[in-house]
Amino acid sequence: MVNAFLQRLSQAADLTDGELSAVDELCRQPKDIAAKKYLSRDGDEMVSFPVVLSGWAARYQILRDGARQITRLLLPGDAFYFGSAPNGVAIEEVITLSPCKIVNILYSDMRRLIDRFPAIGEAMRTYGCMENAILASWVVNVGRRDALERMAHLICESHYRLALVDLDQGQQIHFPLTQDDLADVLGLTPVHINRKLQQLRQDDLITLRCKQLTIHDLRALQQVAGFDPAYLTPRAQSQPDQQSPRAAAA
Amino acid sequence: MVNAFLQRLSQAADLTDGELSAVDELCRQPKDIAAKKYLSRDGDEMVSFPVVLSGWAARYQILRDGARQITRLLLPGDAFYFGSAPNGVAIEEVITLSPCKIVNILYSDMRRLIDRFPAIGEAMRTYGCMENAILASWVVNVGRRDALERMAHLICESHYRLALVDLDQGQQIHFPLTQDDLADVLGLTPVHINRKLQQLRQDDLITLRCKQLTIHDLRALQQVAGFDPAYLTPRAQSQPDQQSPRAAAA
DNA sequence: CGGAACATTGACGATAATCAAAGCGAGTGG
DNA sequence: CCACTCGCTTTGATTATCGTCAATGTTCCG
Repeated sequence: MVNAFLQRLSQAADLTDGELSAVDELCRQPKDIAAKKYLSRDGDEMVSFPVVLSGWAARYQILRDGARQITRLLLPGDAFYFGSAPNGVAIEEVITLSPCKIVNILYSDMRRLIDRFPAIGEAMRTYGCMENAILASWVVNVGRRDALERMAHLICESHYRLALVDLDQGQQIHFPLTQDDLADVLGLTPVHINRKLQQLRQDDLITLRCKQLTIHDLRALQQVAGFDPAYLTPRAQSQPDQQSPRAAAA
Repeated sequence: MVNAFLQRLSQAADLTDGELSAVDELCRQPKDIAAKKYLSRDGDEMVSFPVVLSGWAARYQILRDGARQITRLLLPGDAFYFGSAPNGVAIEEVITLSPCKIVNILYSDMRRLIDRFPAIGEAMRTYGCMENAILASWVVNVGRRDALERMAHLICESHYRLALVDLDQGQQIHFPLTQDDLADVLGLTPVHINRKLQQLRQDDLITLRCKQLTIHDLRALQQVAGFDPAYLTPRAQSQPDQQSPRAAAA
């Protein structure tokens, strides 16, 4: 599981238990703005390397006019080191979308680990690639799909990512996003989200109530979304024939 | 310059000149689809690690209906390892937008280099962070800005990135994107691009002719775009006061 | 009970897409 | 040297997706 940075990390933690300082586990309430704590820095050594253990969080940016765009969903197993603020100036903030457990590791410790175990460095690079792939797919989603397709695609992606990390919960997943959150993920307005959600419901593709999302017809949903999980699948599979249908028109 | 992966790489190449096999330098014509060559793989060892030396290229995806979305602009100094196709199945393709020089390095060689010089591994991670930051900013751009702001923002970003790597060419840069390309970067239609370009011209912000882009009033353009270069600036600057104005509304 | 956050509905408006045609410039070939 | 084509740009008219505004409903919680 490339995705499960968590796994690799906990392995590492097992190996060098006494060595990881500041592995404080936090339980945070929804809508808690965690950015200040996790992305601040006082001197290089204090840069921390947080990993989500459970719950959903998100990175976002706020524009001048107050508009918000969520740039990344942080699901269990996801790491969010200062990725988007290389100089420590946090353009992006982090917010929890459900109660979260977050492990916090000093980046200096990470670096020591990497020196000791090159495989961890490799894992970090690979994980970074997957983040890239997801971000690129979001650009495609927001740039070239209409509202219904976007929603469907996000649901497929979330479902798939959760299945990669968690035990497979079948077609029912915890989906804590409000319609406002969805709007800010997909670059739409809450009102429009509402209408398109209804459409998905009417077409009997999903049920979404009380933050529980049930996918009734995964294949149909993927069809609507034009979803191809290739960008999420861990590498080194190398099944040359199994590529899902992907049109390459001019 | 974190951005200039090129620099670090050429340093490395200097250090271990005889060691880098397959450093073939290629000159490619515009609209050349380079993906097949660079992103294919036959066994893990053949994965290559291309770096753009000069010219512009782009990564993109094609949707079912034939729509294209460009997910990344590859400017001089940019590396595009198989970042978005961890399993070798290329969802994304690469196309050159102007004549390009591209260096091609075997990933196995990179790995050897990293083992020898941990700083290179660190540089790769940092570089990956910057790619992430750019992708996130594209999500914001396409998700929450209108057409005019998007155009302005893309121009500011390109200008800034080029200034980081190349010598500062002042306010005139080579800008090889056609209006169709721009449309596929910004998630709009070519017709709309055309109209908004005219607006930028009428407002005396830019001139764009014969693939030469001149920025007449950079500050005004950044104002239109809501552009804040913080996400592009190399880290470890740590100027606590110099953060450009950034509104954090609720 | 009252309030807050979230969901839903309707009417209207605006930004951007679509369709279609014409202009322009550069390179090609007769 | 001049048609001719091809890729790119420009323009106009029309459509529609999505946004805006505003109000009402609902659920949950103190």
